[in-house]
Amino acid sequence: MPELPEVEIIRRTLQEKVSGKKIVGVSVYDPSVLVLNKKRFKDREKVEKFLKKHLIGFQINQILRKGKYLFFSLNNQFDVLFHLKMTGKLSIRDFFNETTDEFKYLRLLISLDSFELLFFDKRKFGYIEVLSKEEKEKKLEMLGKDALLEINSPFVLEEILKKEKRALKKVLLDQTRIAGIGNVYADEILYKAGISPLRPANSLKKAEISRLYKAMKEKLNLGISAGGLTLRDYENPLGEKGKFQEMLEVYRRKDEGCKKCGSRILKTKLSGRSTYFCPSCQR
DNA sequence: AATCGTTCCTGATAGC
DNA sequence: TGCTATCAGGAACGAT
Repeated sequence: MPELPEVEIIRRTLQEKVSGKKIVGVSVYDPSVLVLNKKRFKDREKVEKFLKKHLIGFQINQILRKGKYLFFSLNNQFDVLFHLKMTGKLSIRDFFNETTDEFKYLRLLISLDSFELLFFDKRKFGYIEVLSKEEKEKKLEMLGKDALLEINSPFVLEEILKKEKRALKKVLLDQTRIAGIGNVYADEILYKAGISPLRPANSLKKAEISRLYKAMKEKLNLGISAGGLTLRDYENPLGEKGKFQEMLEVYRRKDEGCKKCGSRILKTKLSGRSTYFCPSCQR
């Protein structure tokens, strides 16, 4: 379940390894990997033909991240958008062996002039899109401010929260308001800030917004410096797992003692998502 | 118009 | 031990 820190690590790794490289081949293992006009595909050859036409012979210029979206801009007028959703994984390899277990989940193979870029996905929620500049701009506008890059002061955060009477955690998870935070980081951030996930977003006092801002930056940056969160599947494109899971303070700690006050951590559901919090520290 | 629940998918796990 | 039911969650979409 890559969230902002994991996607950022993937971006940095790929920026270093694949920018400037030329695409020399595309193999489609699962046609539903491609989304075009909001539709997924069934015909493998059709998808392969489409991707070859738009990708082969072009160079990857740079890789941009906004929220959990990755945009690979090519030296034609197109961008290739990747969304990894729950179990998507981008991997680079000098060579690969299709007989190993993980190749059950290979969805797409992009051959570059010096190595391979592979897209695996167990649960097939992830997808790619080929976007014109206009479509790319539309996507970027649809997303809220990036939690790490664009929310760069408590005032920016305040502007977003004061318009929302919904529960704070819902707003943190709403990608059209704040882009990049997922379920795990949301709980960790709220715990660190000492604010209840259920508080109406517009009820926060200035001091609380300031704590929330600080907690958001700290947890996201900690996630990045720890190499990301590997609860199960996440690995960076070099196959390395993260260590942030060892630093979790509330997520998946139901019934354990709060690290600050000793109260029992509660687990509840908030719009269908598991939510962990300390009822005494988070008000 | 804003908000909510459902859906996609499949491996892991809980419970009998 | 082995089976079945439930859970996990990002975000698009339809329903309210």
